[in-house]
Amino acid sequence: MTSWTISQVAEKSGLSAHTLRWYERIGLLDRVERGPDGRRRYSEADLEWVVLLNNLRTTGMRVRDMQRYAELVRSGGGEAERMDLLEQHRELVLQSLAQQEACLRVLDRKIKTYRRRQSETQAGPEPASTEGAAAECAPPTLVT
Amino acid sequence: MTSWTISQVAEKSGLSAHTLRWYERIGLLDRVERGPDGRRRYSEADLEWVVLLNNLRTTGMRVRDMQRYAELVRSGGGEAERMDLLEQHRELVLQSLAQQEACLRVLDRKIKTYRRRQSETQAGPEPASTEGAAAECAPPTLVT
DNA sequence: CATTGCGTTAGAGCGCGCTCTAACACCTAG
DNA sequence: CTAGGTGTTAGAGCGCGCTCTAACGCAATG
Repeated sequence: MTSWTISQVAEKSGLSAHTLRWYERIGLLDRVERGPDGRRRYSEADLEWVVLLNNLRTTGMRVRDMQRYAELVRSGGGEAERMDLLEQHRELVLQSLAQQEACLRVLDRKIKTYRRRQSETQAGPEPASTEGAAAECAPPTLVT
Repeated sequence: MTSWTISQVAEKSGLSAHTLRWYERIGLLDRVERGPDGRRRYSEADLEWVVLLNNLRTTGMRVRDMQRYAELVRSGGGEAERMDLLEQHRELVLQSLAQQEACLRVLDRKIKTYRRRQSETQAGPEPASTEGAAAECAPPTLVT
């Protein structure tokens, strides 16, 4: 088997068949080859490309930027430019990951604080419900 | 200064004034106190809550879920439930981070491969432009 | 033969999270 | 007294990324 149906590619890539067709329509994929019955037959290369697209999306690249990238690939040249695009994206992903990790740490602190208070409360009377005040935590964008 | 204007809170939290008003409208914040001129005066607690909201959003919590959380806080009780919600969210964030990191590693590999090929090309003739095939990389959802 | 299932197309629709607008109110500076 | 800046409200609008629909084709099955 050297080519795949759309539902096979959907399953393998995690994208829906709808999305695969849509990606093709908007130029993220070159026109995929059709069989004699008019149905798409994805090549191995198509599949790999789809998987790459999914990687880019999963890391938050915009569809518009994937289109630019696809356009560069399609036009054959501009390898350096393509790599710049990828590396630029890489930087953004790193930033975004760092940001999320920072926020996660803050949430962790909050959960811990809460759990601690909860066990104290278990041994004592009402915790005076000083809630609404809620978040004694470090900011993502820096507070005060 | 024990209270803040909307633009101050906007700057400190990273959310726009528009968004702050909208968050209040949809119940993510309790009604913020107004000064004699009808303008919002955010308390320290308000600010901290806004910052928490921003943390939750940054880590990808849906507005709908933040509303549920806010509702729990508003109703005073349900601390355990609240913590469950946070811990559940924590798990999702961890998953999402792992996924993104995996995709990032794949991109890194691709960039490296590309750069290697590029330097080879520099020393040799045309690289036979076997492109379009593009992505020889591991899948996010597992391939084949 | 009719049904079932999978595919095709172009285009409409949707959920999300803002973001902007219009019309108005107030305060301060020049 | 005007003009500018900052705020208020309710509601409309928007960009994104799908996701679904309608109408149809084709092949295999009972």
